[in-house]
Amino acid sequence: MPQLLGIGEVAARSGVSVPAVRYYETRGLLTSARDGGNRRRYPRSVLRRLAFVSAAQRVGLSLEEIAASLAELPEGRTPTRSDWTRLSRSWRARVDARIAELERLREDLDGCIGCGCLSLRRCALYNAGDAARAEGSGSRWVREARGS
Amino acid sequence: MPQLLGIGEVAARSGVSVPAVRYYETRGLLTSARDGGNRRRYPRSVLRRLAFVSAAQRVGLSLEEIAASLAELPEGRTPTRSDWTRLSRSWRARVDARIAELERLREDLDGCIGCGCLSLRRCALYNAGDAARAEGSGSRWVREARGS
DNA sequence: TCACCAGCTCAAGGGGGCTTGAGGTCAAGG
DNA sequence: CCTTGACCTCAAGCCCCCTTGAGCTGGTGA
Repeated sequence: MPQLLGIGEVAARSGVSVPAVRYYETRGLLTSARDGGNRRRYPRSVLRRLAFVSAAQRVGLSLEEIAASLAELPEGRTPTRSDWTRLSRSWRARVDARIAELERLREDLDGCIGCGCLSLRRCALYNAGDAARAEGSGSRWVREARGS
Repeated sequence: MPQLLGIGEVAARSGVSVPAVRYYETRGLLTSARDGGNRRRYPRSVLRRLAFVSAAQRVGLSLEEIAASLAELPEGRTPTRSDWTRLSRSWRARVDARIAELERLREDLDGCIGCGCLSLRRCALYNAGDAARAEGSGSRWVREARGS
């Protein structure tokens, strides 16, 4: 007996609002069974899915990307250890990438402090943003940022 | 002779669109002088401001927060080294915080891989999101995330 | 029996961050 | 002189991510 949850309880426990939970369903992040009175019933694993969604948003992923990621989990059965392991690992890579990006940014910022930003030609932060000049150079994180 | 830039050149060099530059002005992130024909004229330092804006957005700050941050820079004169140093340092703290947050997340994720997420009671990611249970416990990054 | 409250659906609204479009103004070049 | 192109000012529209509201249903307890 899997002990199904109502949407209210799901919302309370996940910290996601009731309408948001329904919205996620329309966006394909979640599915639900219905009881006799047409009310949504969720297995406890939905809490894990929602925790995953919230965390992924925090990392900057769109709901669509998150949905794609979650689509790798089986809807029909309870995810196994290896299901989650695969997902967690792939996601960890994204977290790592994001951290690396921020660290690069931090380095630029340090360089910026160092140069005092008085010399335009030497300022990493400035040059990173100067598309007309940085074309073909090494520092182009701003453009990459806009593309992703 | 500061060699002023037109909005088109500013846009091309900063990688920010022309309307976006104007929009930033309405949001108080930028100011501009006008020439005889009422066209905006920018000092070169606007490129630094825009690079800063793009970078700050990347870190997840809203335009309002960025505006508040930039408000500490002098509008009238060219920012001095210490102006930028102060700003960069305060911002670096935010970057550090964001990195720390992601690292915490990564640890949770590692724990999640370790436990295989089969035991709900032991899963860090799950418990972090379970508001009803985590109340008063140590792991509440999800709620903090939503509040900020 | 009846009130209540949790849910349901569908439609509209709202904030953030721009983009797009309409219509008008210079300044320069052929 | 007339076109072209860079700018200008609104105003409206868009995408994302939800929130809010209206109107209806169904199980539950006094």
